[in-house]
Amino acid sequence: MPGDKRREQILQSAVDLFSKRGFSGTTTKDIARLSGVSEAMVFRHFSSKDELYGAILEAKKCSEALHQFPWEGNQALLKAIEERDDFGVFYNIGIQALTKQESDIAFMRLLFYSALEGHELAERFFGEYVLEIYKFLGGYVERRQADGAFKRIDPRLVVRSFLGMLIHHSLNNILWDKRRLILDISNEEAAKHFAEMILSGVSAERTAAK
Amino acid sequence: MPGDKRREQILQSAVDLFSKRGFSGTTTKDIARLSGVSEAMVFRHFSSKDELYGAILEAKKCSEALHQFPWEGNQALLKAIEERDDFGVFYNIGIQALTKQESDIAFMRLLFYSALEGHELAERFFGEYVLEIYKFLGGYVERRQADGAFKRIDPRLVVRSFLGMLIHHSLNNILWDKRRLILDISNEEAAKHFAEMILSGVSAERTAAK
DNA sequence: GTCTATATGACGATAGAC
DNA sequence: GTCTATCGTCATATAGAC
Repeated sequence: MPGDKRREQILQSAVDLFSKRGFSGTTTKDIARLSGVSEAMVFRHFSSKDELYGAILEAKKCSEALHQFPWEGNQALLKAIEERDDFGVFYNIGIQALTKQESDIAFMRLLFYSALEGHELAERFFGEYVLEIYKFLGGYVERRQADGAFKRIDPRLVVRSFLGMLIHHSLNNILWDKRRLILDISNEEAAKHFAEMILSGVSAERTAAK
Repeated sequence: MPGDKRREQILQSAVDLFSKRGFSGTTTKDIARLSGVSEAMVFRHFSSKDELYGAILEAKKCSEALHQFPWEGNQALLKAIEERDDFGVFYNIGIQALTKQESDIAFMRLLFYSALEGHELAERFFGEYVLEIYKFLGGYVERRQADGAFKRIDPRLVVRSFLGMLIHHSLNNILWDKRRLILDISNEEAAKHFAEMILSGVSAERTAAK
């Protein structure tokens, strides 16, 4: 097998295992076995276990996850923002977030491990992704407050509430309630509910959002 | 030092280290050093590292965290429930949760590690604690729906939204935004905001909760 | 109860043959 | 590019002296 392809394969095995068992819970032997090669091959492609972790950060998958913001290439969302369709804005961000999180559980777990273990991924995710979300969505809330459409609540608190619902819901599905014992609903239903909940909390009008 | 006290001391060191670095990221040597004893002492009190983890589950601290529900001994909350003071109910649960989570960061981290690593603590926490919260708070929501005071939304979705805000806020403070770069507010402010947000989302009246 | 010393194996990493 | 064999170190766990 050519070097590039093998390298990719080992990297993928490492992502799988690090996301399942964490960095210190994964051995280079495990990674080699899952890749179907000997341990020596792992160290031929990556000079150390740490470098292997570093390579994951640079890998296509992580870079994408870190830089593909909800609003990029999301026509429905951009349209909603332009038209000041508040429900559309929150609903589309919600759907996008829940779908993404559901489709890449390995990345989510990697992210949580890295936050606990104090690895670089968590820091980068926070600085490059989360902060941007606060800026973007918080900015939208500010604009709607200037329009007189939203109540004058700290926009950051609005964003925190909304992200809280989304992330906690995913976290539940990924970590605790994998078999959906408590609640088994579609991402669409969840996003709809969360968006409505936020809107009735921030809307200046007396009638709650429908 | 007497056996009981030493045992307690080693257990505490283990909690500290497991919560900081996870199970596989912590060595028995680390635990011994932090306890100020030799490694042999650790194995005198606990026959294996696994048993040490098991003992943590049985320890006073974890049992308390697993069985001290927000409504036990919380007069303000019980009074609010009796009086159907909706804001009081959500606000007091919020304060209680945020305060507890802030005061026992080690337990929170242990809980997250255990969820990722698939240890028993996470399962027990979910089955013995989280489910009870859903029953209790969901039950209150149902009662208020019967009163005609709350909209007919799935109570579990209401609870999920509220817990989402609370847990995500704590998680942010513990894991990502330790220096409170995005948002630095008191637990009281946060609980007040989250309670108001939920209430305006579920209230049947046309005027949002103040 | 506490230690030093040590057994046994796992883990990260390398050497060298093919 | 791939392997087997191996090295040094660290980790869990034990033996036995004090």
